[in-house]
Amino acid sequence: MSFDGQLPPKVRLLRAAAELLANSAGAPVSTRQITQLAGVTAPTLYHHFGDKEGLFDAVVAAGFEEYVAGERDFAPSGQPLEDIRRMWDNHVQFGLNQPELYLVMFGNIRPESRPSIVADAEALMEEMLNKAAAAGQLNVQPREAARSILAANVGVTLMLIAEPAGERNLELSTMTRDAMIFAVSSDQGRDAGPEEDSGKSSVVVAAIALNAALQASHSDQLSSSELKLFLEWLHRISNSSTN
Amino acid sequence: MSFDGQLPPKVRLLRAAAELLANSAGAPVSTRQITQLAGVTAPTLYHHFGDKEGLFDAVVAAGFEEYVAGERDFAPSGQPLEDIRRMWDNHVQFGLNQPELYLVMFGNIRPESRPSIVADAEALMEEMLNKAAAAGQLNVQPREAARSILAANVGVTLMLIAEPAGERNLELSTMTRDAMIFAVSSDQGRDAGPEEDSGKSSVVVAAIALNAALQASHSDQLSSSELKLFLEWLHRISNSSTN
DNA sequence: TATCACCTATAGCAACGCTATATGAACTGC
DNA sequence: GCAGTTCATATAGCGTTGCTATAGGTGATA
Repeated sequence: MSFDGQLPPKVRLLRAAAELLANSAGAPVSTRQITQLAGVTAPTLYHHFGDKEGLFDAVVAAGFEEYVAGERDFAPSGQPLEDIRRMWDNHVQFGLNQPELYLVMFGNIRPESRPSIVADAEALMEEMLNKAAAAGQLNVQPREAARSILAANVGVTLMLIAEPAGERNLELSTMTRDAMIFAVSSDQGRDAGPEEDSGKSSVVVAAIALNAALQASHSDQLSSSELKLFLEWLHRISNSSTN
Repeated sequence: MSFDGQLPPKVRLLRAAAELLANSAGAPVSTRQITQLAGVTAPTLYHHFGDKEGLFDAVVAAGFEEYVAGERDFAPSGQPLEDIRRMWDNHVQFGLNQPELYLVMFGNIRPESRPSIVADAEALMEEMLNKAAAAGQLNVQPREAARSILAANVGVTLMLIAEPAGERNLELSTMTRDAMIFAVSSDQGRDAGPEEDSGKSSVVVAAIALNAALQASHSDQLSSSELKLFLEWLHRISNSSTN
């Protein structure tokens, strides 16, 4: 269970720290735990990494390398926006696979501590967005789009990490992802028509709107008998004058 | 500089911890610092809060109260989506004003530590989105929209906190904010992307609106058993295009 | 006055991050 | 082969941390 193998102490320290950090569930990891698992004594740690934070920075840097490798791993599909989706999904998956590392990387960033990781991650996404921009698929600057998408990506990942592993609903991710990509892409048609605002209650307005929409759509979510009764109730609500 | 006033020790401890945490710049805050500033000794802290984390939890809880108060402070404008924008901006401003507190609240959430803060914040936004849904301005379920918007809101705020205070570009916030709101609102064009079929049909939008309106109005046009079945069908229609 | 619950202080433990100092191993120049 | 130098690791211990066993002080009630 320990790294007493033939690897150099520096590597053993890195692996021991990474393993303990990954299984710590947020509890602090002591240098004594790390050095014991690595099979070395305290001064070795300080010789190679300066101090505890230096070691943890090295762990984070290694984790980020892995992150970057994952983001570059897939072949371009020829559809830049589709590649952005895969980058997003890779990002979320990385966070869910290594939550503790991810929390250190993106959940605890202060202006004085690690701005480079964010900048590098932004550059990674901007690079991909440049292709979309070149294809005329972007309606904002790639840099701004990258920052915006990455921010949403981080927020979603943190929210999913915060949820118990059992009830994580990845639809939050896909929904937010598509919302962000849709918002920055240029192939959207905006026709914001004025809403009719009568004096009737919102229930009645909504019921009328649903009624009209249902009649025209031939939805097959309800059986014909269900639909008949549903429409009757809808009619009752639509014609009510209360509220 | 110290809280040696007439306030009870419990309050003095809370204020001392909050102040030290706010100015710590991420460095750990020791119980000795806190008790010294509060003018008490160690056992007093442990008598009132159990342990250090208990005290910090209390500080976070107080901070969250302040957050909620800020989110409720403004009068409804009558335009729900505009109110969502103000909630978003309040959230960002809260994070930038108290970055250390914010990082503890939203940057470090683990499944075992503080899920309730996220749930409460989601409920706060969902409440506001229900009004938008009732007005027919939403094309997704309010709960899903709230989770998605809040996730992006948190991500943006963390990114801004990570930047040096001088070069914080709030355009990242407004851009992401409007992108998210635009994506969940119904007054948009069609065609969400290469793989998605065109946006939600008007049936779904109307059904979501009616659902939200019914929940808020206590209409008595249907009996309770009728209403139950009606809502079930409505739910089926509302979710018909979500895979 | 006596009692009792509550609150706070004295003093100190084990564990923490870290280091002054010393020892060993590996490579130089001769 | 042997001194000199450098790098890497170990011994032992410093000051500080979170926390607590124990006891003392306080005000309300009887």
